[in-house]
Amino acid sequence: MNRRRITSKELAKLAGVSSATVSRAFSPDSRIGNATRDRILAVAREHGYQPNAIARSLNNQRSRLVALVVNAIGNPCEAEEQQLLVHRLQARQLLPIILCCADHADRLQLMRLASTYQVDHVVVFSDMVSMQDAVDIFHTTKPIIVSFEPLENENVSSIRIDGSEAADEIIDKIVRDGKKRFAYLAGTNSSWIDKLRRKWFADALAKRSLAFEAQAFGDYSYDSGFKEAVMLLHRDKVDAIICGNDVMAIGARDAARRVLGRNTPDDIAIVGQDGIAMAAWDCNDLTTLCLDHTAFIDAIVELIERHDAEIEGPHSITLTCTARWGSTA
Amino acid sequence: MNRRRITSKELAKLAGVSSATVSRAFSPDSRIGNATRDRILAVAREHGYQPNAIARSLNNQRSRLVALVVNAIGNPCEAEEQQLLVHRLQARQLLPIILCCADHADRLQLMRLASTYQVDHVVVFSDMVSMQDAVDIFHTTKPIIVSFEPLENENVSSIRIDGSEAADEIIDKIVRDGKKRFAYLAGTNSSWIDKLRRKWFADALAKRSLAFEAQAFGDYSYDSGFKEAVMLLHRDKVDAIICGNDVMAIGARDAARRVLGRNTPDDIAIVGQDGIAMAAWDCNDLTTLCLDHTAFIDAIVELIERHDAEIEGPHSITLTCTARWGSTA
DNA sequence: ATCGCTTGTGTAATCGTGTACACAATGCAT
DNA sequence: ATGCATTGTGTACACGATTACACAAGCGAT
Repeated sequence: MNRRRITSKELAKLAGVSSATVSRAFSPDSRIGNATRDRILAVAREHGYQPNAIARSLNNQRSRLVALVVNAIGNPCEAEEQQLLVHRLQARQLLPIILCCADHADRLQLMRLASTYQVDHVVVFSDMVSMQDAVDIFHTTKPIIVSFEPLENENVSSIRIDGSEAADEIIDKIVRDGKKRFAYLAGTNSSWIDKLRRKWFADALAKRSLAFEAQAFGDYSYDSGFKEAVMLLHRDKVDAIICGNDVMAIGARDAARRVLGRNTPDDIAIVGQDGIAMAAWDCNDLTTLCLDHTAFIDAIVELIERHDAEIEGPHSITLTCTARWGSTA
Repeated sequence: MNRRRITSKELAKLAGVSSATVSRAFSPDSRIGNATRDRILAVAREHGYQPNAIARSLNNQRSRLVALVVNAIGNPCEAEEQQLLVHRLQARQLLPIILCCADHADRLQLMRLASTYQVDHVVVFSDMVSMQDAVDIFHTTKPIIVSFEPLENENVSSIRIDGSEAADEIIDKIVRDGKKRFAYLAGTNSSWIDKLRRKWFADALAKRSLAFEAQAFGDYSYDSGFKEAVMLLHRDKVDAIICGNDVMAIGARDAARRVLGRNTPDDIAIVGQDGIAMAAWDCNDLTTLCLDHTAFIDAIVELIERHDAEIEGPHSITLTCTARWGSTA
């Protein structure tokens, strides 16, 4: 195994040209004779030469690296979007670096590490990172932040997500079905995204002179949804549970059915949020507040393009959620 | 927003030293006076200076980047492991670059792109990439390949996974339960991993003078599991389906119950593979062939360490699967 | 006082590209 | 034949760090 790669200077010697000409052979729009280019590319192929992207980045001041700050990779509520985004980035020859960390101090440290790699773009999916931290750490790269309220900061672009209308539709149906006692099963209580999602539903209830009778905190996992739902149903006697994401909703549905023998939608209404693929599976068939993943990623890619084009000013794109009707509410 | 970062030379001027001394202030084991170091670090913090990792990589010949070649991000059968690995890498200050591509030609192109970034390590999770392609493209970096058979190549390290014993246990139980007609529901038919997994079960059947009566090909998705299972049950009248992964098994279970009104484990046995968290949820409770994710990732990290320590020679680590018993078989 | 060792710092080369600039060769219009 | 624009190539420097080497200062032992 060759431990060392061949360099442009070495290749130049082999092809009988200067290293500058080798570089030109690999730049599409540069003044170079066709014969020379072909010869260089042939020799390059023969010796397995590829320009060193690290050296190029240093020279260019463009790394073509993109930092993606996410809460988790495994969690399906983000995974589908991550997958889409990664594909779109790669189609643009951008390489994604995943930053994903359980502990908050570690997360900031990790972001600092990534920032030393001169990433061209930063996309913050994680609601555990404050806008100010993102701006401070990546102070030369305007971060793109996924948020649920408009961000008032020149140095940030944002995707704002609004689900208030869809939440209203869902509450409307559940109330018409005769449900009276609502509970909210939140994700981590440090998540401000969850607070806003809760607000959409709370506002819809208030319009009908209702309010959440109970509240519980899970951690976006199936197990926490299961466990907290048992409490809500048993102790608080609720008949409708709005969950912070789809996975907890599935856990809650299982708990209702298994532990208390209560079925959706007759005995109890259960609502998820995210609209992940699994929610539509026959065994789940969840009613859920969902976002169009494609539109979401399109918006992120558009902001990346604006940054590349160096269009100035703050940018914010708003997306609205829709209701997906299943048999759980 | 400051578009430009401060450089070590500029910081040197500010602190009244040379750029070499600035560099030393950031290298733990270098000869530098304590007072000088403290002063430099203070000035650095004040001006938000961090050494440029791209420049450092160029000099060091070490990028601290790791390429992860995966089939998909969203797919839970890989996601849990990816998550674990990303955490472990980041604890070592290594940054993961995710390479994930639907189309095969694109995938190879993407791997070539990543290789120009001088990645320190390559981990190939995807069974869509041949060993030879990985070796050719990353010819200066010995790839770590997750495989299901021993790889006979000096230039490759591998994790070999063996589930033959666990498959035998599972088949034993199903046969004792009186099931007679077995089908195998494979993932993509171009996947050689799937061929080996199938072989574990086929061998176990052969030991009992049985064989697969039918075979179908899905694509590892819920929908394909659902659709193919309908065919297998209806046309081929099988009473046991071994699936290529857990997600398809869930789809198959739903199909059996919903379309043909047949329940596990009495009417039909269904077995998954992977042992993802979701398989253990109450609504699924799958019998599945599973791998210890932690041991798996430990093995990968160990191979990375060996590469870093420049221990020569081919390395292969073998892991064995275990059966997880649920109510579907 | 001299030697030798240690410590701290600066100078300069290096890593592998990209590109501004210079210059020779060519073609074309005058 | 002269002038000018165009084309193709080489030279040299920049990108931002690390590090081998040199050297001065300090210190203890002889």
